[in-house]
Amino acid sequence: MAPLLRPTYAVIAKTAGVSEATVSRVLNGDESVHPDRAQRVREAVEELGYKKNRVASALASGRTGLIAVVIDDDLSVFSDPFWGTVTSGVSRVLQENGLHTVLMVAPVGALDGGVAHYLKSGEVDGAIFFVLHSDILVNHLKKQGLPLVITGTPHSNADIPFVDTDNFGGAYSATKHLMNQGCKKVAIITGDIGTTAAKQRLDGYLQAHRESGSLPSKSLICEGDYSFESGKAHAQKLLETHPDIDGIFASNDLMAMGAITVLEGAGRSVPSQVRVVGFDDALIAQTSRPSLTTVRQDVVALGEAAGSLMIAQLNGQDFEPIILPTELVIRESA
Amino acid sequence: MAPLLRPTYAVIAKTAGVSEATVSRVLNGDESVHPDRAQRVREAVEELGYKKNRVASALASGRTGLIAVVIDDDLSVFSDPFWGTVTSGVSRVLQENGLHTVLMVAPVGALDGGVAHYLKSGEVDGAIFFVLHSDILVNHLKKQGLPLVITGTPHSNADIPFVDTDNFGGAYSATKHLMNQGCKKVAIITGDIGTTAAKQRLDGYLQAHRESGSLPSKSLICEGDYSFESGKAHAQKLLETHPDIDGIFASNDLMAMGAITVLEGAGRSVPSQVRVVGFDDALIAQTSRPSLTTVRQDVVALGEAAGSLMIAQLNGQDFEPIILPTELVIRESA
DNA sequence: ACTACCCGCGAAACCGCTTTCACGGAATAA
DNA sequence: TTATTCCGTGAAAGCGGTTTCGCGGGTAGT
Repeated sequence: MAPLLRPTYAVIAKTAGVSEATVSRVLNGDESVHPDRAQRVREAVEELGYKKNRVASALASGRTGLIAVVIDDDLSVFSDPFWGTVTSGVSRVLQENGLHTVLMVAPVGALDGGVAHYLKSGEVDGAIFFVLHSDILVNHLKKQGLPLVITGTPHSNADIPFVDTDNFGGAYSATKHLMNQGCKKVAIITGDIGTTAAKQRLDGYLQAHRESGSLPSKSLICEGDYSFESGKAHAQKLLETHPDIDGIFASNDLMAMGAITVLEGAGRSVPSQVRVVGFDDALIAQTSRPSLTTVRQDVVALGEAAGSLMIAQLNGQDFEPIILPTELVIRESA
Repeated sequence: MAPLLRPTYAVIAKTAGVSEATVSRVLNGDESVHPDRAQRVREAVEELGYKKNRVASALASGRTGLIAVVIDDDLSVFSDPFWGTVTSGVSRVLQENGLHTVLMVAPVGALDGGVAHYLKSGEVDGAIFFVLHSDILVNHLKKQGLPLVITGTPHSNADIPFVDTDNFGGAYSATKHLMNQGCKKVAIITGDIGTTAAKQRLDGYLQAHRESGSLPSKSLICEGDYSFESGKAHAQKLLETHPDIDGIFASNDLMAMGAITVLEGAGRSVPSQVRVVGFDDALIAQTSRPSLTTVRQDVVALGEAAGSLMIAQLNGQDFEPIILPTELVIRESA
């Protein structure tokens, strides 16, 4: 589409009385242009209301100004407000740096899927991944030199820049809090154990036990999948296997809510008989009754960190993984 | 970045023994190429693992293959799972049609903001708007011939293609349901009245009253803003001004939850003393206790509809506004 | 004063694909 | 058979920037 005729370098060059090369230099911050001529160019740009054509620029320079945000999953993940929030954080930081966010919600399959092709085809200057189930594609892209950032911790230890919440620390303090409140038998409902976050939270839970000298029995460790339903199912099971349970740490708020629903349905009061802690500090943690004690992670900051890490890479700056701190928010449930 | 040398038309043309023009024709579905040569080209493409450079293609053709999704607001809106879900629906449809989604989360100010510039600069083939507070920019862009779709109903009646949920109908049936359950005094807590959706839901509420021959008093109409807090605040106020209130229709689930929290805090049981209906059928509607009777809207479908409408426009097909039906989901709260 | 550099700047090639234009030959019309 | 149209096709001109290359003049070195 060619809505309105926009001026090109040719016009700018003519009205400023310089060559197109000089226009390009000025517009790209090349210092070597004489201030006077640079000024003339700027005035021409201003006067003509010139805006650079990013597509032409991209073709010539090889830089598209586009960063892909890849969500490795189907629709269900994105309906989780969590990712929407992260994305908006990313988007804002990129926008401030003159870059744009291309959103790709799709199962990131093998190396030959559509997403893979798109990323490999040089149409984006970098890619930020969410929710990785596997590192193959990422490692492959890294070899090709595409700047990458992973939100969450990668599975392999290939040194790919990533940002993450301190899952371990958050889970540790949540579990510790339950113990400090007097809980003797604290169970965990993990998230999808295929994700590193779920594993780290489990590790935090285990570490807290280790320190207290009492390792939890296997049956207190329930493998959930972050869904409300799995929270319910595992709480149900726990009530049967461990009638004397008095603490549950759920790897996210939704499962915590599910657990509470079941507990109260079974006549156990929360928190007086069973204490429950969640993770995320999602909206529901505040609005539910009893309101949920949970581990807060700063989701917007996570997105912003991912964006910043990408910018740093593109600028060739130094960078290293960013781990964001968590905060235990104590409410009614524990 | 130039990760790996990718073949160009020049290479394809040579190995297939045809001209670049022919390669282009084949790759763009021009029927006028002789089947044999077309076949040769396809084989060469296959053999060389060729992928078209979209940037070069965009420059030459003027079509970028990018559709902007503009969320007219700051971060807070996107943290609402609603928009994340809509976006993923859009994204999927576009992707199926070889287009990509460029996400822009920013206050869409005047005609000269960053977003405005980007959209006007021809770097996207179309734009889909969410949450419009004003139609000025949209009308401006429309004049420039940029294909647009609005998610939600536009304020002005300029014939811009839009998709929306049947807010009126949904609110009407929610209110009617409350009346049918025996409620004599039904209040409404509206959403941000600056949005058309909030207005339409109010209209549905009013229409239900009109039909029953009993117009609600002004003080039963509370102007909220879709937040949990505003739900609480208005419920509080209603309890004071109308102690005998027995029904509340909230314009979204979050406010409904807020209202229920206050009602129960004040010793009114839901639904036996006060019935409450929400709107959206968000996750919390299912997980809360009492679970929420609400008006379900199909959010993913909304996004998909917006995407489809955009595709239709780009293809020059006929299209008209799409209004998606709602469904009253009866749970415990009413 | 003469050669050696350096610097600012314009000419022109180039990025990879699209599209117009015109040509040669086959098909159709006269 | 000759004139006319149609068709498939390639050459080449863009699309609008970026970047290399080299020139001319000024500065510095000896």
